[in-house]
Amino acid sequence: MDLQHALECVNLVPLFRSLPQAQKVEVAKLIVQHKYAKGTIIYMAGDSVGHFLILEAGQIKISQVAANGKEQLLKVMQPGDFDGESALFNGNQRNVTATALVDSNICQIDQGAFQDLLKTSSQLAVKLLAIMSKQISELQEEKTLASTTDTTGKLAKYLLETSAALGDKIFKLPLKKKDIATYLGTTPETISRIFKQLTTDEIIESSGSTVKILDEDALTDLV
Amino acid sequence: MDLQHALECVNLVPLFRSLPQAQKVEVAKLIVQHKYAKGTIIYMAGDSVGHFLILEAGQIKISQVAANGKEQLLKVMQPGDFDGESALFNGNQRNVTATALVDSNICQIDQGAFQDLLKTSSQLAVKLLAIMSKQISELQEEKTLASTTDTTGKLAKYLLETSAALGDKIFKLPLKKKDIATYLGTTPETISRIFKQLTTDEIIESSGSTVKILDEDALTDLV
DNA sequence: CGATTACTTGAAATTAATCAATCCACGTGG
DNA sequence: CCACGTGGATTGATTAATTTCAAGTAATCG
Repeated sequence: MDLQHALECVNLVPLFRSLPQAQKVEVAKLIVQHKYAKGTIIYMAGDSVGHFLILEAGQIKISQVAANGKEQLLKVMQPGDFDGESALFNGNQRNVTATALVDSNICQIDQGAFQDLLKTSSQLAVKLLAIMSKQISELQEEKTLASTTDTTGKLAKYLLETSAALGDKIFKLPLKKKDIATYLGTTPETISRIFKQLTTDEIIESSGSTVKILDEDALTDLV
Repeated sequence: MDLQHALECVNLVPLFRSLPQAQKVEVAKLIVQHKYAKGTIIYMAGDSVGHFLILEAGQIKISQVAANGKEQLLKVMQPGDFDGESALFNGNQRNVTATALVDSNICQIDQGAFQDLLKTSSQLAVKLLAIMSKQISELQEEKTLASTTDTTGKLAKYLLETSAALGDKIFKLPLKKKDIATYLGTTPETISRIFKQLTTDEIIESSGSTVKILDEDALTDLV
């Protein structure tokens, strides 16, 4: 394993970034890297994942099959995101499925090794707690938003977030519109109509999967 | 402070329950107890809370004022629940408000002391991480549900959860129906109509704030 | 190039919010 | 002890938003 490359992965993750250099190297030594081609299933519901997973490059779709048999998209991991649950629940089976949306690189750390690391470094543990705590309040907020705002607001928020995550006002949608629809709990038809409306309102421009945000403030007001 | 009483609080919280006795005593020594009368505001949005808060007895309403000026109920803390965020975000202002719904007892631990505790006890930190990780997946699921299912499904889930939390198929609603409405992101009128429908369908019986679940399976099917 | 899948558009049907009027329960003060 | 007032709950009628159904068009992949 290429230690230099592993260190890049360590530096990518906010969780590890504030660690002293020596400790980063310790972490890097534990990392095993994997590449997954577009479309590959990384783990499935029912698997017990024994690794702490960090997405180095690419995009990973986390989804679940709902009671009605439809696929429910839960989230899309971006580079730097990690899957903490897989590292913290010993032996428990996952109830979600992870699929590589595009060619992706993953850094993984063995569960036991990661837990040992946490025991050694209280700084790391506290940092991880802070990140997870933040995730909790974000999810809390998103949950509220999901039941409060209308579909236009949800799509507006999605576009703003995606733009922010990709760091550009012009971007390609990482998901097919029908997937955005299930992600936002609506239908492709509604998404299509809202895109049309936002375009005629000159808030966005869009052709195919390319979107350009023209009026960020207007979009923010819709949330 | 009554150490014995503090120990009861420690034993109440799943987070601390698996600690060795000696360490429980250490935790108990850090606890300061407070009583809040029904209706008291424990902290408000804008406050910076410097304590790790554990609800020993009573119920605490966590709410937020939405952009439209309406109060949005985020959750109701039950005995044994804790507010981790208040302990992990140094100095940051809270954006939610906590109100005692009924007379409540709270055990609090100073933020610094709690963080020191985490640094000392990796066991505690890992345990806390596991709990928060579980909360994250639950919230993830709730968020999905919020945008997927119809209002009947949301109320069905709420009733099932409340019944489970209170450990009885016959129970008194801990919230006013109008609060249940904002919690579920709907209106009192809709809640009223669904209660009526569930009653005529003989899935529940209800009078005033008392609810009896007659057909749990039917209720589950609605989710 | 053909077939499958995604996207768009329109019309009808459904769900829930809003508006408006009572009804009911409870606590207060007379 | 009772009348009154207030806030909560219910009910009906109306309106708005979104889903569903149906059809057709565009894009993609082998």
